[in-house]
Amino acid sequence: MPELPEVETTRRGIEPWLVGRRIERVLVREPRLRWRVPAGLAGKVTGTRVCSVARRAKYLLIGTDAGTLILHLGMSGSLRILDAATPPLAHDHVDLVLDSGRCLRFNDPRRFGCLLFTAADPSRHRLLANLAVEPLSEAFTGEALWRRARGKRVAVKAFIMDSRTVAGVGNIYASEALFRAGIRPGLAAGRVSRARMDTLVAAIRDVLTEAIGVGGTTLRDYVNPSGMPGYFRQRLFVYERSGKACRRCGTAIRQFTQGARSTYWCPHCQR
DNA sequence: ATGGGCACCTGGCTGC
DNA sequence: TGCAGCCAGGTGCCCA
Repeated sequence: MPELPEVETTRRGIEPWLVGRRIERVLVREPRLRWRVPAGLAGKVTGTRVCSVARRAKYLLIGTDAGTLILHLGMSGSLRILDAATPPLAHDHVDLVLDSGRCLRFNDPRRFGCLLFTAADPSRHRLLANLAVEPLSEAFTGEALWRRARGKRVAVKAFIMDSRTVAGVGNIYASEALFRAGIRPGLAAGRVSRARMDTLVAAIRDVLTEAIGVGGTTLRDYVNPSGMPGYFRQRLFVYERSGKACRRCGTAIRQFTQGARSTYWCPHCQR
């Protein structure tokens, strides 16, 4: 489900509804997410005011007077802004009830998401401390990527999906960026030339930026906080297009499995 | 250190 | 129609 563009779209959607509001109540209907929602979390943030809504990789960081809520949408999570009285549906696990009468509602059928709290600097939290650079930051460069790839035999697709390489590139956008860069996904990372790493960095940045611009990709169930889908699916060149004609050259798109994830690519456009 | 594979969980789709 | 099997946007962790 949500990759970086969908998380960023979610962040932008919830931010104006949250910042400056007081959290009146935290309603945990189902604490069994990827990690159990801490029993003390509600007590720590109830009565505090939200001062920021940030994103690091695919984590959303809701900053309050008392500390930071760390929220991940996993594979199937989504956040909605609703009237606090709206009856919950299946998999509506947590509500943050605001003093505006609205609530932030976290729905996650597969429960791969999480909701944690830290009173300390969130960048030091164990889930965030080892994340590499943001792909949309200046620090993400072809030079740095190339240097890190030296001697690595791991496939370049797995390499760019590794959060120690660059943070927040998921399965859809890894395939799409490699298509745009003309790089075969199974190529060993260490064999990608210095110049092609520049192309790859630009492709990752472009594909993420474009996807954010149209609200992300909805494949099945992703919706933004207003309940609307993202429209990047129409712009996918390879993802879930196995057997279809490449939109650039007409060759049939191929699919193979890499580390239990489907990879899509064009054997003519990508070398 | 590196690379590969699994687990966590539900739901939707396919094919028999 | 029923049901088993497979697949899905993430990622931390374990193992060789």
